[in-house]
Amino acid sequence: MSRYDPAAIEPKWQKAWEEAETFIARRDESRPKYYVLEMFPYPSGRIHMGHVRNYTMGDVVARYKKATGFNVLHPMGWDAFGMPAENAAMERGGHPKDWTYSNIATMRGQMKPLGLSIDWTREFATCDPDYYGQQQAMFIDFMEKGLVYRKAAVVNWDPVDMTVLANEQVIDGKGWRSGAPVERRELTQWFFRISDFAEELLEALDSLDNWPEKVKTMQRNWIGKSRGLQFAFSLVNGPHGHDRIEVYTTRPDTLMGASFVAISPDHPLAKVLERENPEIATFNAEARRLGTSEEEIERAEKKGIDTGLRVRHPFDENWELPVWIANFVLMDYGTGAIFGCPAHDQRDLDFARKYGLPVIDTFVALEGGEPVKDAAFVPPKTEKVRWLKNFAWPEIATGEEAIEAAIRFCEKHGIGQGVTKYRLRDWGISRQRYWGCPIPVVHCEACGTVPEKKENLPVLLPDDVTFDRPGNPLDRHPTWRDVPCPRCGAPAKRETDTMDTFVDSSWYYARFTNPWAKTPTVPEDVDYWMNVDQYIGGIEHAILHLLYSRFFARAMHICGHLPAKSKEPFEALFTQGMVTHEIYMTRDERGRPVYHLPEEVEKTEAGARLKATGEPVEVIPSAKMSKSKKNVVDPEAIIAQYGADTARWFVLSDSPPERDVEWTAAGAEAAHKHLARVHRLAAEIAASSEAGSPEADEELRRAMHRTIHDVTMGVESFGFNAAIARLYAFTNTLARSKAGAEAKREAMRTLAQLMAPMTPHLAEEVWQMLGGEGLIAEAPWPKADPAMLVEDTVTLPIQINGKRRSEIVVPKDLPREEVEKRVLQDEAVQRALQGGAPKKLIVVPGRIVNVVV
RNA sequence: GCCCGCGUGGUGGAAUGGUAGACACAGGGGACUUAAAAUCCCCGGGCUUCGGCCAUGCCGGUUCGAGUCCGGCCGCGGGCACCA
Repeated sequence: MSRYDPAAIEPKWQKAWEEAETFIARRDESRPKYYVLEMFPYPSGRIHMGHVRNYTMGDVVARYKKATGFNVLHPMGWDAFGMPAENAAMERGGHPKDWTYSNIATMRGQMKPLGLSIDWTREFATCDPDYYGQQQAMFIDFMEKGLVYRKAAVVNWDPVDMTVLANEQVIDGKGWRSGAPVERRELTQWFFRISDFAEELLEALDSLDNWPEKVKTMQRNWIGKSRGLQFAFSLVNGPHGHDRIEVYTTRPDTLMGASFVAISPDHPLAKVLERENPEIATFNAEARRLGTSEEEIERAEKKGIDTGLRVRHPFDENWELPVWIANFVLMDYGTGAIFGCPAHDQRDLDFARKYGLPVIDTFVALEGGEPVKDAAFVPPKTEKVRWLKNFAWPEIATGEEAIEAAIRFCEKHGIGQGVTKYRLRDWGISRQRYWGCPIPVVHCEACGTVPEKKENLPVLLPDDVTFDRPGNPLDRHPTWRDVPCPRCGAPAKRETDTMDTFVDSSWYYARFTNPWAKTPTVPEDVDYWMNVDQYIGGIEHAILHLLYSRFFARAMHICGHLPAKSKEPFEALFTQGMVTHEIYMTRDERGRPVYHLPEEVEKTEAGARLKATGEPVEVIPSAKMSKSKKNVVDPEAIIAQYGADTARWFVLSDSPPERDVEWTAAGAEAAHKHLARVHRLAAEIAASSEAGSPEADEELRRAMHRTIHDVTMGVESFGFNAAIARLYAFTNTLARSKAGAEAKREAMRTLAQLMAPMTPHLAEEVWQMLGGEGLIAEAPWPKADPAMLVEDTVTLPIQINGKRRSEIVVPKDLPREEVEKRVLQDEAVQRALQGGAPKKLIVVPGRIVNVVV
């Protein structure tokens, strides 16, 4: 009898699938299609367990759907542009292109042994000129449709390295390499008009029935629709040209509680004032050191400076409010100016207490009604409160009612307008970097910004660049920028900004339907293959990637690259949990963190230390595996030791797919043992000719159909771990069964089929051992016979006052009165009743009985 | 700080508002063996006066019945627009 030998089995069946072209997707209008897509990986260098988990889940769905009769598309590609390639070039020399393609080759080589049912003929990388050339063509289409524009926007500027920094490169307000305090700098940049679609993107969320509610909630909050009042305070003593401050508020009902006006340090008025007033200049400069990230700004200590300017309250000429500059007011949201109502906003209250500004209660709770002290009074807007400063509604009213009344009042008196605003901002896609898709635009002195001619696409990235100094090599390239204007032919300059890599990942799903087309998409292929029926990826992409993709699909539709049905390109979304791991950190001589891979660290009783130097290592609790933190586990060793099926089985079995899983090597051994047991059992059954009793045969068949049912439900609902638990149980049943050889062979073949999506190589092997016809990968999914699922009797637990005390076994369809009778005869019930009658007797048919005494 | 999640034995986890701990891991005991490995079988939430009692992060609520629903805390994780 041969032993389970994955090293022999797995390559054999992978070759068989390849020769049979089992997973090559071909358009076939006569069959229903199913498009399974996992978020494609960034080619960081090695695959990690998160990838294995992600792609195995997708593979289970793809193989299952194929078995149930669908024509499946399951492609793979690479999200290949981005910062790490340039960082690698700066750190180690070499070219981002070589680094990227070599990583792709390595990772493809690591992925192929997993035996994924991927159509590799469709593989592409977003840095392939073929792909980004089509992206440039679409950019030009977007320009024509008015979906693109330029405006000034702030970036993090490193004044020493003279370069733009990503938010992640700003650490405590300093550049990660130079250590210099970061400044905000304005640059003219390219934007997509996603905010024009805010309402549509919000409303359409309701139609995404197969998306997780939490993702839709996050997107709703991100879009941030609000109703409020826009109005202006008139300035009493404004500088020349500034006689008013435009303000937006969602709480106009609290206008009588206003105690100050605060403007952003980036507000035009703040910029005028800083020219005259050194203190204000210092304050603003300090505020701008926070960089551009909202998180940084919100978490910083709330500070302000009194400008000395005063505004008039719109309701009262004689009521003057001070104007402050505050570091927490964002220029990007609303008008960049607010009024503060400390009684009903905690942040405003903290600010008022800090700077001795008045706190004016405008409403109090119906009961109690204490004036505000240290905690702002912020009840839900739907709660009725007692108003002390109502101006257009009754004394007792909800916030909602008061807001609407306040807006109507202000509109009627010409004070302001009710407006709807969205938090969602336009999508800035300019990056001052080399390794990205060049924006296909030429700047001409006579013609302005002119799109490149489509026949000149792709605008290729030049290969002859160096990364020996910071900044964008495209800017300093001697010749690349010099091109004739596509319109007038005069000497002109190319745009040197490249696109945000989120653009690349916003349409790759559509490109997979025909990756080699000479246009971005081909109508017949997108019509047939779109939409993605099941999209699978990390929850960390819940907002940006998914929202951008939803916008991009709409923009592609407007330009004729996608049909109307694809405006929402992902029919169903599943967000898997992350694979987490501890982080190992030391610090360099300047105190900056240095991260280490798990294999570089050894853990002893005295603590963790570096294997190479013995230097103590700080262990930070588990977090998402990320290349920057280096807390990644390499699955290659697991695959080499146990085989791909063990790795696949293990990542699916131990944890529910949507939950995070902390990687641990323990347990892989157990998974392997189980697969070896299945193999051994199959061999025994294949060689057996024992006769069994009809009762044992029947019992095994019932268990088999129950398992088919449960596993099918599990796979359909992403309950992979539960499905695997059922498979464990059925293996135990089968191993102990006294059924005859024929019944066991049938059960074993079925077990192989049910395991095939998870452990496809072993399943093929077992299938072959038991005389299964053809490839199991091509075999139809087993069907549970409903008649075999019905049980004749049920066990009813009996609760007394909600606690389980006993149970009775009754025929399935026993009438309620009869059940009640038998319950009352039960020993435990009689003891509890002590001769009395129950207060209440609840019978949930087929489930439970509760006796209330 | 703001938005969104999650929290169950020693461990990973199971449980349409209906028997809390399925299925595994680790552990304990046994069988087989000269022995070991491998394999197979059995036992494992805590306390108990053996009647029961206490247990799903903590505190309250709704319900005949709450891990599940509601409110408030605590802890952890994800996102916060230039990481992907």
